Amino acid sequence: MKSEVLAEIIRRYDQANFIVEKRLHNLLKEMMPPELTVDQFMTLRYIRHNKRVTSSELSDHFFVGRSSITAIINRLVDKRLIERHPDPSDRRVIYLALTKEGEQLSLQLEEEMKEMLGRYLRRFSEEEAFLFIEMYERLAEVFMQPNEGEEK
Amino acid sequence: MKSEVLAEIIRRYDQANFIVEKRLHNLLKEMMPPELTVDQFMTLRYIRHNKRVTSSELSDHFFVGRSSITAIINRLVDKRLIERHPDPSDRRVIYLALTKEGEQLSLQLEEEMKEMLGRYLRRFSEEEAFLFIEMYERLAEVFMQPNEGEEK
DNA sequence: ACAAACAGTTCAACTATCGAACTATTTTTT
DNA sequence: AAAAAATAGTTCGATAGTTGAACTGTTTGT
Repeated sequence: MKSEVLAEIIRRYDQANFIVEKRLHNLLKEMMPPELTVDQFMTLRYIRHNKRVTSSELSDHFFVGRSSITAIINRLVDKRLIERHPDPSDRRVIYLALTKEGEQLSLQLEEEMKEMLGRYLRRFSEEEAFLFIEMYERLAEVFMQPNEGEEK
Repeated sequence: MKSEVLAEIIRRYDQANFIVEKRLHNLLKEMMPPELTVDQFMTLRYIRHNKRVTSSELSDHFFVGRSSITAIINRLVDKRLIERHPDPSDRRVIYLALTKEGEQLSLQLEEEMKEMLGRYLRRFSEEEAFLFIEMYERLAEVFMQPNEGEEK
């Protein structure tokens, strides 16, 4: 790929990405009830979909340090949306689980999020959408690979 | 589009988006010199590309309140990367401009960012890349349009 | 002229983040 | 089996970013 072409792609990608990223976060923020932030919702959501979740797992998934996770967890525990369950067989690990309220809130917000995204995404045709998603998934894969000095 | 299809698209979109968003931010963060955050870099970058920038303009562009912008600007002024230039013809407005150091730092980081993104994006073919970008731009457009039952 | 609108700042409160130091447990090594 | 290293998680102090309300000063509109 020629360097000028690459430069154009980067510029346009970057512009579109900025808009989508910012706008999506804002749409999500507007959707949140006053007591919940987007990050907190994302945490609830992850726990809901992945049983026997630990702090370290969250730390890996969200690419942040463990002390950040402790802080988020503390806020969610204070709001009685999640609980800590120590593992009896390895007393270093603490499993995180949604409370009934957390489960319900997360479920409800996820539904709303789906509806909201749906209202936007349905402006694409099915074929377009799948094509786009497949490429986006490839991009995500590429970004997850370690970045050595590869060329070509 | 059928509702189940929509649900699948949303799930996959959301998953890919999460990875790309987080990972990109982290890659960018690693690229920053110790005295600069990603948000600060983005601000420098915007000012570099848009002459006669004001706080309100930044506020609109980044979708954040004006007091957040004041805080960011203050930090950048403290670091001598930007300067405030009051408009003599309307003394309410203050134009923001890069200092020589700010200009140089921003330029250099933008080059590095391009290289970094390039190393990832060049794993796509030219045709794929353009197709993807075009769809991504459409998505950005769609997200910028007011949703039904929304203001402005 | 005077009220309304506008540009920007200040302030207090909060969330998120980091990194280093710390506690408490395994697990590994010697 | 005792000592050392690794692991899971927390605490603490610092900083960035954000919000919203109150505020200053300036311009505009009626």
